Amino acid sequence: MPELPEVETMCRGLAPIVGRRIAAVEFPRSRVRPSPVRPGRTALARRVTGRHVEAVQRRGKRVILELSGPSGSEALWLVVEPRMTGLMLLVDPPSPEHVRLVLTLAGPRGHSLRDHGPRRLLFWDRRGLGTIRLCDARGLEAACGSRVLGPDGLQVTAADLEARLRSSRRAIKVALLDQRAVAGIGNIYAAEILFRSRIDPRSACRRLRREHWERIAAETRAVLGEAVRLEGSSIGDETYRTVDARVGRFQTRHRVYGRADQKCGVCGTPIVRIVQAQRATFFCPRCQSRARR
DNA sequence: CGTTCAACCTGGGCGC
DNA sequence: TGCGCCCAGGTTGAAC
Repeated sequence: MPELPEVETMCRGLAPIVGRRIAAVEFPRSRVRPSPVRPGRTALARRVTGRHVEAVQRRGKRVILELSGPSGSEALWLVVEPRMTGLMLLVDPPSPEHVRLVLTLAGPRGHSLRDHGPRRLLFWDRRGLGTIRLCDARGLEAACGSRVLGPDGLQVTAADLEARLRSSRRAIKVALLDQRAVAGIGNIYAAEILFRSRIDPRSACRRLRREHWERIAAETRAVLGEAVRLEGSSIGDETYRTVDARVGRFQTRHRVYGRADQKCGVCGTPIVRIVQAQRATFFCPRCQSRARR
């Protein structure tokens, strides 16, 4: 579920945990993935317990907690990939049985009196496809480095896209989901970006011209930026929420995603749903034209 | 290089 | 009611 805007909203919401100490770690029914730091859950909990949250960052669709070590030891990073249904929560979860990670938080260094910060951080994931990795500096590079993730969607340029996709035979919609090409776009935003760019999602990348790449890059930044300002897209119950369990508001701005058979807001033609690379694609067959170069 | 498929999981919705 | 099927915001690896 969460794409860049949702993950960015999570990260911003986690600002209050920066500086806090991790007093306890539990991994009920979670998937801990192999990484250069490869402890089991027990050892992982032991390595994380007692560290302080130094920073919260986002790379693509990943949440990264930077954990400072005891003096003299190196930093570690907890990398969380929410995948389809994962949520970071500072409040009670929708259901207790789907909580995958519990970080019990204590006050900032040296302060325990009058502690009003968040008492715990939860990773809740109904489907359980999300992943948690503990990484050292090398592992962080392997998990989130430039070999894995392309330029961030909020800053991507036409030159970035053109350099990576110009000669690709893939359909542009499929290519926009490739995190090595551009990091952070998922199924909702790919559809919305291409609608606003007026480009048919089936267009082969190699058929696109400079003007197309300019439009796609500009709309990528605009759509993702607007979605961040509206705190992401919440569709349905027990779906994406902010860390306080509030709903996002960008779903009201969706022009094509999830709107099969409804009239296009621009031309009135029914929105079409097709399948590309095993994923639904929504577009307006009239407003979005096929690039043929 | 690219596409397709299965797999990883849970749960809501729909037709019968 | 119940069953089977399809669907879902993501990613990976194998097969072709």
